[in-house]
Amino acid sequence: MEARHANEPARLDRIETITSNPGVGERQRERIIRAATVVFSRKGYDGARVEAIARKAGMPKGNVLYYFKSKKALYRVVIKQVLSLWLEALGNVAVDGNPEAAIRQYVNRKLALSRNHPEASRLFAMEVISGAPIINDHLSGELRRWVEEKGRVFKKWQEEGLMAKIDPAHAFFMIWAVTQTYADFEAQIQAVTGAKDYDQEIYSDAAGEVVDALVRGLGLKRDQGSSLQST
Amino acid sequence: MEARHANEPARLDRIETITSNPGVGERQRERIIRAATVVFSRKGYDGARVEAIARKAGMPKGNVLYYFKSKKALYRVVIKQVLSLWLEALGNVAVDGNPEAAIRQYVNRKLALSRNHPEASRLFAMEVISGAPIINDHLSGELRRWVEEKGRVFKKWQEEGLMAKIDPAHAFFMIWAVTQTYADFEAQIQAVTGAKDYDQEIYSDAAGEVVDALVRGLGLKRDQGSSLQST
DNA sequence: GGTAAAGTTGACCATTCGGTCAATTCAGGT
DNA sequence: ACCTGAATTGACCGAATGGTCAACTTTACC
Repeated sequence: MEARHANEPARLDRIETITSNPGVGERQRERIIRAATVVFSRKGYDGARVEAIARKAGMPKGNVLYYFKSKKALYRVVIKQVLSLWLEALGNVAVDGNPEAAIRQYVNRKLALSRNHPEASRLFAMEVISGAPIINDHLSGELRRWVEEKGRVFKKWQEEGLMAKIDPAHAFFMIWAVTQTYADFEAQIQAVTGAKDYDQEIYSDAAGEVVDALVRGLGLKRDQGSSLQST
Repeated sequence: MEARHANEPARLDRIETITSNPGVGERQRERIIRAATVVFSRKGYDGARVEAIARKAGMPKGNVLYYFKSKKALYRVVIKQVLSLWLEALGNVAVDGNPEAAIRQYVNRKLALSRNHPEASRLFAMEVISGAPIINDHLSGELRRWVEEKGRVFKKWQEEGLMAKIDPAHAFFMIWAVTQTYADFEAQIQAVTGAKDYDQEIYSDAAGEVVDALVRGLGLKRDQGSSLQST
């Protein structure tokens, strides 16, 4: 009657101290978050029903609201998790290597993210299309600074003639748009191509030709001065 | 008491015969559709409230349901209108001219569509992200055939060395992704760039550099044999 | 200006929603 | 075996939702 609605799972400290076993509560929490990600990504916040999330998680509605004190609290947790996925991928653009390899790596990583976490991508898209009511601060804060920082690298590349003269921010918008379209617009791409195994057919094509097209479009060239970089 | 809930406005035939005045009913219908497009595009079908649509249209809820017999019926009308916008822009890709000019024109037209009808773009995106429950048939029918047809032209260009060897369908996915991102992800782009006048600043940048980057990425070249084409 | 249909409105209804709660079961520690 | 708190569950509540309706006002035509 005490740990109810806590943000941390009950008795997590003790459990984590003694054993790495996830514990009943923590496992349930994760099931709920996974189910909620799917439902929120398809219906948006207002359209999602707590009942639907509970059903997908295989438990009664009351149980969902035992672990999360409200629908909104659950949404915040879910979207925070999605955001950290985004940032993870953003993390290292290897700015020290040659531009072409660096961006190629970044695009491939972003594409892999869409492939492995399509619901996360769709949820993010839903949020932004809805006007980003929850994550606006994050976008105009952390993300903006990140783009400015990486943008300076782009500028340098451009001055050295290693990259086409294009506003760095827009270069990112292009990359994000193209890579995320394979997750967000899956239904459309599936319908148009008639692919039998979406994951297999579509992403292998995209990883090849589309990444090339992006690199070409951004006019990226190899820096003859350097060799390879880590990660 | 007879014309209620008809799909056509009451007495439209007579009105249109005698005068070109839109008529009270028809004008109201359009106001509702415009308001509904905005609300649906932000909240999705399930998340949208009839009450919210009515408020935005400046009339009581009862009046909305006087013109459209249900929320679903209204949604179908709205999305049908959005679809015809899409198809209009798709309409003429000038296949007879030189590839570079043809695609440049198409991309610019698509970009203008995002600029002039961002809510329509977002509504379309919402539908697709939600799994395209309503427009799936259309995507796997009409749109698929359109892509196949234009794809043959791309193939020919590629054989003539006028376009990079890239699956034509994916070329379209790239173009759509990049052009629509400026409408769909407006909140993100606004936050990251901090643009004061989104429409002005963003689209003029995008129209220049990004269209160039797309054309370059698709490896499009001028066909030295032909000159200009219509529309 | 009379009339009949089109259009408007707020009250109303049944259902569904997010959220609460008391009762019960389960798991671990002693 | 017993106890304690975590976890589970379905019943329940008030608010909100999509949709209906009857009364009323406006409009167009004779």
